[in-house]
Amino acid sequence: MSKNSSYFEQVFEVTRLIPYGRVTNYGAIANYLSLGSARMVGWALNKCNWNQDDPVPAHRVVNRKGELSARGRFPTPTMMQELLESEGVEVVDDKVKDFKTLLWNPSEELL
DNA sequence: TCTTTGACGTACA
DNA sequence: GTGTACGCCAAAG
Repeated sequence: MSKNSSYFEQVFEVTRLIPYGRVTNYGAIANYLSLGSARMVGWALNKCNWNQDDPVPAHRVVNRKGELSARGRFPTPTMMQELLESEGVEVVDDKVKDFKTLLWNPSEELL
């Protein structure tokens, strides 16, 4: 968070804090940043692809069901799943396996 | 300025 | 479990 105040800047920072091999959902980030809506998180992350200078592990952010709803926003639809599997996250049918276990809640685990 | 849209979430029938 | 409705707030047209 540092000194940036923009919605997407804050979302970027929290997203970068997601531990390796873990995932989170939009609601958790929205709640942690008090953005008021998970849509703002998605809207902000939509620009993460443009910002290549500051890599954001947006592939670790999924919806509440653990589905890879963002795969369509990546350069290639399979890229998101490949990245997750590359980190040891099992993906089945475009959904994160054991999502509940891998879920990373910033408000609780970040402290 | 108003309307539509969006990587979502919750509530309810 | 499924479908519909609404909230949420900012950007783009």
